[in-house]
Amino acid sequence: MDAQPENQIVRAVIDAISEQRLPAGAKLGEQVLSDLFDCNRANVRRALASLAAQHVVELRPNRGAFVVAPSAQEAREVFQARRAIERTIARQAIGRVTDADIAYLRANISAETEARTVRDKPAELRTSQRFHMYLAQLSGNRILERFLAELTMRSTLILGMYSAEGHSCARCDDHRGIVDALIARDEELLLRLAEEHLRNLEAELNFDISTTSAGGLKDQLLGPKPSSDKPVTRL
Amino acid sequence: MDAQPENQIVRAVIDAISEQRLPAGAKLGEQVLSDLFDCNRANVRRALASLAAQHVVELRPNRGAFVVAPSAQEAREVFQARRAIERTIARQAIGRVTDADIAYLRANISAETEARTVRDKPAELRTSQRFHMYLAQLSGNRILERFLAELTMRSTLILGMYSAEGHSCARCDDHRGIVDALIARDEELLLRLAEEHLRNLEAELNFDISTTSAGGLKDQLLGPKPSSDKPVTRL
DNA sequence: TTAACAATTATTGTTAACAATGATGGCGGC
DNA sequence: GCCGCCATCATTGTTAACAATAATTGTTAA
Repeated sequence: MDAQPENQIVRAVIDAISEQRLPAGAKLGEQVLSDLFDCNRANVRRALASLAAQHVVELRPNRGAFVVAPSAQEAREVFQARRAIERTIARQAIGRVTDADIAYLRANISAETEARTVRDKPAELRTSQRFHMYLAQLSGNRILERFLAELTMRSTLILGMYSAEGHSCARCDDHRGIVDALIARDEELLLRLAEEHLRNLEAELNFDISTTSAGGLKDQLLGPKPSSDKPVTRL
Repeated sequence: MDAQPENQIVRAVIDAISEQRLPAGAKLGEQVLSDLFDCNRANVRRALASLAAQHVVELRPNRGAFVVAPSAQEAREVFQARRAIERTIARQAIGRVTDADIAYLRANISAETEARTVRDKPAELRTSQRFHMYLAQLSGNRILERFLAELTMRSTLILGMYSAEGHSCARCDDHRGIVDALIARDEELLLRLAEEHLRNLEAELNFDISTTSAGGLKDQLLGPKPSSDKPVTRL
């Protein structure tokens, strides 16, 4: 599709953060990236500039690029922004959702529960995010979709920093209720559940802890294994 | 403050679009920019990568960077996104606005009307945008503030493409009502007025016309003259 | 043993030259 | 006179070498 190394890097970094392989504060060295993706440093620098523009990484002069480490305040702002955006997305979705969409969402919820029982954290994060992003796609507003993509990625980063281990960040039950409200076309209920769901997520945060470790960049970026996963093609 | 040429370029382009000096479709040549801002092409390319990441310009391979030209559909999405975001901003603003803020907003509205009577289009656009961005600042949510900055800029671009000449895109009367509702701390009224205001703006669009001219990049980017203007320091 | 200093190493930042691609304009043929 | 083709030009893309800065390591002395 888009085989340009620049976009490859951008996507890989975002995906890695979305699956908590790349933690907050991790350094993205130019040499390492150009080796990993087999391209020259110019492309790496452009990719890092893109990521910096989206506030995914922070560019410290003469130091390099580091994954951002959102503060507690920023975390609250992220969830507030999500409530604002997902509210509109949910409203739009009511008028556009089809039976096929419902089927997809249900299947995705099954995948969520499955991933949680198997203790596959990356799959859990991925499917949970996919639930939200599928609704965003459904809304038909690509701008809100893009904003939400940034926010969900940052949410995962925040959860990685401030969530106590063992907490189920997936919240499949909430998702189930949301789908039910969607089927019923019950706007009032849907908006209430969507907001509650986000508040539940936020409530799981614990700002006393804050981990900013870093490790083997290669495994973090490329991932241990793709772990068979269906694409997000809206059928 | 941030004298790095990269950010200088980014800011200049965004400002130029916000004042309709740079129209949709305008080409941003690397040589021209590196001459204008007295830096090497590497910095220019990084700036363009940043702008592309924010969907301000489109990067066509082997062709260069062009200011995006939003379609009618995208225009609708922009205003829907604004309604979603400015709604939350307005609600937050109610609990945080001070008398000094009210004074600033009123002064800004005066500047708007002044600019409109004098037919100073750039000043009109600038002050109108500043009204919305000041409220965004007031909300205390820097993420929503950043999103809205992108959206207001794009709105100006859209107005430049699809608005019939002579229409007052400022809508100072709407702004006045919004400030009054803010003072009264009347949330319901405020949200209604804010939404109406955005719908009024959107209603002024005419998708039959679409201008994508281009001209002297230097004057467009650096501007004919700063045209004395107070900074947005929240006092 | 520790702390400060110095030399080394690694990494980022800058620059210039070269290659490749698309645009432009003139030329000849139809 | 108009259309297509080819050469020229301008612009973007790539690469490598070099400079500057920060991090690291080793050394030495208190």
